[in-house]
Amino acid sequence: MKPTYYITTPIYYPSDKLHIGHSYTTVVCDAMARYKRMRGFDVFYLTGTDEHGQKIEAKAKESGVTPQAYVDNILISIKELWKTMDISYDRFIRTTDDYHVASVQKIFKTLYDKGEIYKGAYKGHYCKPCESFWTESQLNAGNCPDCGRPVENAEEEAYFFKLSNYTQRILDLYEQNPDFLQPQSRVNEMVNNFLKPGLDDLCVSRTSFTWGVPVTFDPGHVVYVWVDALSNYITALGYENDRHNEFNRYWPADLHMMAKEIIRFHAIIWPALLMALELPLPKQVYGHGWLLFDGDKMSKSKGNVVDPMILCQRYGVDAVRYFLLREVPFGQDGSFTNEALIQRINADLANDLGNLVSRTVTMVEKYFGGTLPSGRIADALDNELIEMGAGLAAKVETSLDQLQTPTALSEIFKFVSRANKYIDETAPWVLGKDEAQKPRLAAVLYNLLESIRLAGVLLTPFMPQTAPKIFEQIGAGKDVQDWESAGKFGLLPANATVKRGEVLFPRIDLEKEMEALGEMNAPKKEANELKKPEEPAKPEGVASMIDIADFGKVELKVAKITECERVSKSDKLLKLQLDDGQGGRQVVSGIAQWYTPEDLIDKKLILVANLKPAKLRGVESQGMLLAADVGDSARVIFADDDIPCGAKVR
RNA sequence: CGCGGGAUGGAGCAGUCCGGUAGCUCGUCGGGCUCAUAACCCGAAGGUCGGGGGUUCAAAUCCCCCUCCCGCAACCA
Repeated sequence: MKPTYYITTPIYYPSDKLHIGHSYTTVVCDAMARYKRMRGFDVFYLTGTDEHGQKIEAKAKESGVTPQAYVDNILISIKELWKTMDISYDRFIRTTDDYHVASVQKIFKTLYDKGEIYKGAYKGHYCKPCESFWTESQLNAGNCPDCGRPVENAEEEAYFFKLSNYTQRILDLYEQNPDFLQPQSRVNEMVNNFLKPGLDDLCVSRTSFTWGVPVTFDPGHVVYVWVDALSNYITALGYENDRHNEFNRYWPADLHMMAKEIIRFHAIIWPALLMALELPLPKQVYGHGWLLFDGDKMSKSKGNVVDPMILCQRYGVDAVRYFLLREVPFGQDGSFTNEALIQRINADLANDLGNLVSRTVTMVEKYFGGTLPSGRIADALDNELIEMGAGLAAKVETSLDQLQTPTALSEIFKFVSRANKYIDETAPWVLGKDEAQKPRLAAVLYNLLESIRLAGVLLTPFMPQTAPKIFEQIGAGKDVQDWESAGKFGLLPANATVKRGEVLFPRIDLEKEMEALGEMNAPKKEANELKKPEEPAKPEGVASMIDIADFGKVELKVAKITECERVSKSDKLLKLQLDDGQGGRQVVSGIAQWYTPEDLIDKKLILVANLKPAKLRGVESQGMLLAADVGDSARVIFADDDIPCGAKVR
């Protein structure tokens, strides 16, 4: 019987379309799944969506649809993305799937019956109009952070999981099983931040919203989303349900892969839940780094979200997959920029790999009409290439067994480079001029075709669409495409016939492409200055040039500070009441470190009057005041006292 | 002292655990080649390894102090 390999991505939260970070996790898992399948494992690759929770409920309400309709809609784009990116998952679970819901209900009940979950009281502050519970630290001056009205102390019935009982067992788990949580640095984080202080019991039910899995034995309660979500890893296999039947075959999971921000749930809560259920624990939880965009975490609010669908359409799926698997040092943060992506595509895929295939196939056609003769003469020049090729598979395996896709790819491309160099060393175009050298030429070209075949086989898990194209061009049949066949140099049949095909990876003109991208994104970017405008000579120290129309969008007015107070529990914010000549408004500004209310009262300043209102620390801010950065501090720009309030500044 | 990550030629990184010629990719410059996607191959320039102190025959690497950057911690609009 084949050994099994069960690998999972997190289930994603479909509150919005997915970004390149989600693609990253999913592509890494996909490459591993494909690799393991090629190695002969019985692989089960699971992904899905985590569809419950307050945020989805709220989002749906905003859009005026039911939560189910809302997630159904997002689901379409997610499945489309995975289809485009050639993600070979074996199952896609949605936490709204009926079998999952039923399983979670059983799990919750089981834990309750075992005494692992108990009914207690959740103490907090309640705001009646908002129907919301708040913790001490969330309050704003003792008031509701949402509406500002007073809150009352309240207790609410809730269910708790006895997580506190598991502190020592989790510590032991890390100790006895150093591979359980990787990379190692995450272990320290968990131990220092959560385990050493001791775990608290975890509140695992909610009554403040309804979009979740109902607790069967207590109407009004829904199961905490993380308990719901984490369970997917076993319900998808058929745990506590009849829909599926693979639990015994695949559990425990070999690898739960995820980005670093959610390892706490996977490395502490999840094993504790499994311990409580008396189930085996997953073999490994891996928290990979983030794809940073210009050094920042991707997030909707920063406007730096990269749409993987667009990248795939522009550059091809395999190019994007290659970039993700190659460029990001696994386990650490990596950065995404369009330049880096394009340069990677050009340097590795177009110049090295694509061009190698192209020049080799061309020569076989040109000198031998597409099929090499069997008479070949070897030379000492060939040894290095052949040796390297023969040892390549083992190196790739070593890297991949440690999940190091960048290292694996780098090994393969070192070999591709070596093959390019081999062409220079052997100078086939010289051999081609001399009829007597034909057998030698045939040997050279055979070695090249064989090298390409090896690279193609080993690249299959990473670039599932490109590999077949390569095989077709070099005439490699099915029997020399499997992983096994990459372990030996010289398996390509002597009479293989090449067939020149389309260019595998067209070279991209970096400059033109960046321009095109700039235009494409221009409308979106004006608000969040995603792209720094290039060239046009700009004065030193000025961020970028705008035209007068851009400036005209900003409405500046003189306003007088009538009241001013600190925002409670904030050491940086001041709340200002301003007379803007139109009835006044409230602005919150982060200048409390440098100004006291007394400094400011009755002074006049310049207000950005048409800034979108926002809440800072729960306090509404209807604009922004101008201040200058002076070293580390900020100095407000005051206006002369004789300028009337509401005067326009331009 | 909140937690964590980081600082190495123009850019991005490896090397740091287990001290001993500072390496890779891209870019730049020069050369070669013409089979190929203006691709390929060779060579060169370019680094006081964030700063200071210490240990040592010897420090990017070990010890101490400091500076700066970036996440996170529901506080700079």
